[in-house]
Amino acid sequence: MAAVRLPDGRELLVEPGEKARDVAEKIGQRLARDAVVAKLNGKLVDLDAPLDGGGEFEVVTKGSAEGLEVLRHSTAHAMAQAILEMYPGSKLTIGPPIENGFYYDMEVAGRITDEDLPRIEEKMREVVERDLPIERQQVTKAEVESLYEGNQYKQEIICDLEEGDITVYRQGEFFDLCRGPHVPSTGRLGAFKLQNIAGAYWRGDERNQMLTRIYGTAWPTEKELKAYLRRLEEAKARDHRKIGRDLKLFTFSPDVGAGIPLFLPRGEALRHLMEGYVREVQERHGYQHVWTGNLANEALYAKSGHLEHYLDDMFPPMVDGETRYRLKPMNCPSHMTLYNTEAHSYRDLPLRYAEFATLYRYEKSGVLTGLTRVRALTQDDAHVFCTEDQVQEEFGRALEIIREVLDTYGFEDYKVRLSLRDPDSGKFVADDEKWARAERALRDALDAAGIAYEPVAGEAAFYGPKADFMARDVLGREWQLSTIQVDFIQPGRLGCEYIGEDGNSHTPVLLHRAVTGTTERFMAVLIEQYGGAFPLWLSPVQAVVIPVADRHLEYAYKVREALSAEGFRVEVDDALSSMQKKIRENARQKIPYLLIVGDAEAEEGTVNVRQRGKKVQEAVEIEEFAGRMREEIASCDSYRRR
RNA sequence: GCCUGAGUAGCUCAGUGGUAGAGCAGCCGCCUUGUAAGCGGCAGGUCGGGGGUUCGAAUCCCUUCUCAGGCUCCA
Repeated sequence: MAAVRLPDGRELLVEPGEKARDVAEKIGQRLARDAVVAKLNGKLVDLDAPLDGGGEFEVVTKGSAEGLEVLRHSTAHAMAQAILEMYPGSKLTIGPPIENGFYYDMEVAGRITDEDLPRIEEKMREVVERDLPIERQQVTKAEVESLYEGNQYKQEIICDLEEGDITVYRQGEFFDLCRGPHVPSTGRLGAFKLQNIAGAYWRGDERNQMLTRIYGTAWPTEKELKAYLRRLEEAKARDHRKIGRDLKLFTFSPDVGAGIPLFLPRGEALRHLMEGYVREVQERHGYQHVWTGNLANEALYAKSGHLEHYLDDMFPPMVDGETRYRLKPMNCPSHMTLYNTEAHSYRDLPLRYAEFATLYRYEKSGVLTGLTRVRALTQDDAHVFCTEDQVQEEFGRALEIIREVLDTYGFEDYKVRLSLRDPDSGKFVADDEKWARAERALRDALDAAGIAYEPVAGEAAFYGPKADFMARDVLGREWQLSTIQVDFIQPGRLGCEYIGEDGNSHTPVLLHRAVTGTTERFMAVLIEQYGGAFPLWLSPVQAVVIPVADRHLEYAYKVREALSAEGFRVEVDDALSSMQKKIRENARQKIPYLLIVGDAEAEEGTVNVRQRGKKVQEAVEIEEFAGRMREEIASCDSYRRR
């Protein structure tokens, strides 16, 4: 007789024909009730699965990560069943669990709009009430092909499957080609809510048929569902588009153009502070700043390869007689042109050119979002010309800069993606040997720095692989911020050379890197991270002086002058409203310090300090307050800490 | 670009074929205030733009612009 070993080391004998469910019941009634699936020898199986072979056994409940995934997957099936019943003739494609929920892509017979979602949910609840047993069935390729006659999507999936390993899950009339596992019956689903409808191309390829995708979320209990929905609501309050408007940082206007952010004074101040900080760090690390304008001759991009590989992302040309100009989509060709204005010796290398340049990229209209995806973007870009031997050191230097800056901003939640080429795509310059060298250089440098990364094919730049630092926005979307790229291709194309120790001419390797990525996107992520409450050194307005009554205005201006003279950004709220209202308004603007001044303060030469988020009042002499601010700034700016 | 929605005053939003509304912001007065909205008045709109249906359109239809969410987390 076989035996299973439980996580606590206990062993249980398994009678022939006994199922996972039976063992769960032997372990405990309550566990059996909470079980959704089981794990046998590390593999998830249905509760109906026989345990004849025995092995490592574990019961998986809804509460666990794996159990939740199963729950969500099964909820997707219930939704598919509901939709098939309501829209007969619809064709199923795929419906996986995802973070926090699930989706299902299908070709719907008819049209589903947002208003239909509650009705579909209703039907799903019906499916749950029927408590249909969910059964796994092993089928042959021929059988499943005939089940899906007329469904070209499933046929395509079936094509790639191995005979002998094909299963179909059934619940009542409904069936779906599926690897499983699933909860034992539709009555075992938890709380769910359908969220939104979206179009999705079959297999994500825009040349394919557009399918209807419905997103939903699912949780073990109603309480957890509610909590999740509340978290979503709270995230919306931190959305940089909302805060950007409320704090008067930036705006957009169709009169100017989609994807072109317009910065108001406070937003510009923020940009300036962000860029100034990176500039300081870069200069300390031996980078030199250059400026190469906004337009360039198209011929330059023909040489660099952009015209061939990056055309779709460039704005159409401006034609001036024989010359065609392009808005600059990248700085590299311009920086290489700068490099070429002089002859270089190996002694000059590495040469590091940095530029805060606004670039223009023709993003497809549908992908523009707030400041995270724009058409006018300011990169904190730099290009390091070096010898192949210097790549690792320069990579390490770039990494150090990036880590220092992310650390200053208190960023911890990011991951590193190694963006590689997809050899089957025509997007990338073809030169296997150079790609291999570039990739090796990147991997070596990442390993040397002890950085964990995840390789992703197809995300590279057309001229080389990249290490990208990815962060998430409040809605959970991932965005690329910092990047370091190794380029063995462009310098040769643009004729960059240096004379080596051997007296011969060589082609330098080009390192492309950006610290915050783009000012716009990084600002978006910063706004969301801080919820608009920027640290003092980064606040566009650091303090607002609020007079108790009009007769204190004169003193309020004196306070401002005194603090401005010390380099602080201070304003006086001299509107015609009450002091209470000014406190409210400026608190909503997330101003770090409100300085209330009335008779007592004017007499004693003090300010009454109200710190953001706190209600304590404290009279402090102006000079002492300035000193406190200086101290606070020094403590939250890692650069000054050094 | 494509799918599904949305677009009404500076902002947040009501208004489902019959005289365009509210709150906040703005402007003008009054109040001169001690830690998150003082009081009163006034003004503000080509209902995103264009076209159509209708006696009559913010409302229905077409078109266009902009915005939001999504477009392999793979049975």
